[in-house]
Amino acid sequence: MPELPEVETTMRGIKPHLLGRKITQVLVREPRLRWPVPHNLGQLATGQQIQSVDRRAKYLKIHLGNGAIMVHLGMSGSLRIVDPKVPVQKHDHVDLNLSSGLILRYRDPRKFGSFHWLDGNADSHPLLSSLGPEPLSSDFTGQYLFDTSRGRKVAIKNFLMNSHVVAGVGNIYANEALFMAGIRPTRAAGNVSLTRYRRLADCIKAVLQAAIEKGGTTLRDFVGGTGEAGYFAHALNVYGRSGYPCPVCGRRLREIRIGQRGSVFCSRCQT
DNA sequence: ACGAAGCCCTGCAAGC
DNA sequence: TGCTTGCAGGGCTTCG
Repeated sequence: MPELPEVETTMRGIKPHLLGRKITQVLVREPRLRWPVPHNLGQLATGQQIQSVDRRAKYLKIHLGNGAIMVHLGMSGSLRIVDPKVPVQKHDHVDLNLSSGLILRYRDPRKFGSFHWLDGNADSHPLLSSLGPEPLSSDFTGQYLFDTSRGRKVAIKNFLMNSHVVAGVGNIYANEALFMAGIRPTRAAGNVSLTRYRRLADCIKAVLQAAIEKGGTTLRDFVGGTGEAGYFAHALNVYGRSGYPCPVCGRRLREIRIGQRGSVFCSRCQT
């Protein structure tokens, strides 16, 4: 499940293969993703040179001369640079052929991902315009979380996973950051002190940054190979570890459902 | 404005 | 062994 670190790592991995190349052909085998792939994507993108590649939340943006292609990986999507000799497999929904002769290939078994076309003013797109700050940016602070959360009764874990509050913090890293900060995921967002929010903001940044650094090694092979993304499972303290001992105090980690998402925490360390 | 539930989809695991 | 069922999950959309 690509979380922000995987998207960032994907972006860094494919970027050198994209910059300065032209898109020579767009092949959409399956347009029925989370939203339909724009029918005129090929018409818009073919012949255009790639100017830059960046990320906003978990959206990857490929900027062309006349607009940008925006991709979301959903929870099972991947983008890989492949040689044309690599056979197309099931769930390979979109190919962007590049002037280098290589292909940027999108695969997504569960089709939760999406392709969008952004015209000139990219950030005015409705999916981008209402996003909260990037968690790794200086705009994202404990003070910001404190101010934004006043009067909110929602569980802090859901609060963190709300993209209007902060962009791109998914289930895994919400669990991990709350554990690291010692905050129980069910606690009302409006009932967390500024001191604890400062610590939480630091923990979110730390856990994302660490995963990006690990992702740099786990996901290094973007050309050929299997391209399988590691889930950084070895680095996780609580996610997927329900029933196992807390790495800090040894008590059995508990799992509950918050907002239909699995939430794992230590009932001793997290208050 | 806020919060909770619904929905899209497939692979995998568990149950019969 | 082979089927059926349930579940997971990002995050936008809809409903209350």
